[in-house]
Amino acid sequence: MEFCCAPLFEGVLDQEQAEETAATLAALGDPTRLRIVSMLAASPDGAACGCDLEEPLGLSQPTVSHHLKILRDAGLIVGEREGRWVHYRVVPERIMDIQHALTPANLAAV
Amino acid sequence: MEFCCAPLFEGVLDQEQAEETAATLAALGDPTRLRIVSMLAASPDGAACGCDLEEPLGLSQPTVSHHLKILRDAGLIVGEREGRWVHYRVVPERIMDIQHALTPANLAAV
DNA sequence: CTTTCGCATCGATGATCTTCGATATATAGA
DNA sequence: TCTATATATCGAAGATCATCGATGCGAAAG
Repeated sequence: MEFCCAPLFEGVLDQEQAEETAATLAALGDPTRLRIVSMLAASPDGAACGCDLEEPLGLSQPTVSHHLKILRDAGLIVGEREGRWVHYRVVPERIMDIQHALTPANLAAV
Repeated sequence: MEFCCAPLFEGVLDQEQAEETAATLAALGDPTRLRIVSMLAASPDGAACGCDLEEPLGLSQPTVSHHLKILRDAGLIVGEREGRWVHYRVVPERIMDIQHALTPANLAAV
């Protein structure tokens, strides 16, 4: 995923732009993954390992790993291995990319 | 859907909050629906009827109607009947709700 | 009143997604 | 080396979703 989140309100999106932006939004469009993101952001130092998420989420380890991979593939989180653990943290730039894409440019146009 | 889009970065989302916000994001997390939103916003007067969307999208009328319903249920668009047509338009307040929910509050916290 | 046009709904189909148990990989410690 | 822990991957089951043809509904036009 090279670039992301073409602006929604500056002309009609073509298929490719729509697919890229939709992929990022779809990664966040799941309750479990939203909770994961909020848990990472609320963790000390803004990072947590997968093993800390299983119990509060009430999901199995493979399922948590699956969701972490989807968030990672979308560029919304990054994982850094430290010994046996992988510390995941949110990528705020990516979140802000979405924010910018959703800015209603019509505020100036109208 | 009474309220929407609890802030992602002001504490851990509970299940209900996560489901509400995820439902809104999932409604946008589809290429066809993103294109519909951008087409509505780019239309004259910011509105268009479903019949104007079928050809540029290359999808059948029931499929377009299906996506319009999902966007409508999420509160992201509204439809107003005028004669035989229903004019759909984007609800910018709803888009901004999402923007606010995605604001990284950590900018102040750290 | 009949026809036409735009839209919504129904039912079915194929694809995608979430979830989990089982298993593999990697690292740390004994 | 052997064991324990954290993570990733695989394969399968069940649920959800996107799509379409057929059909019903509402409103305008003839």
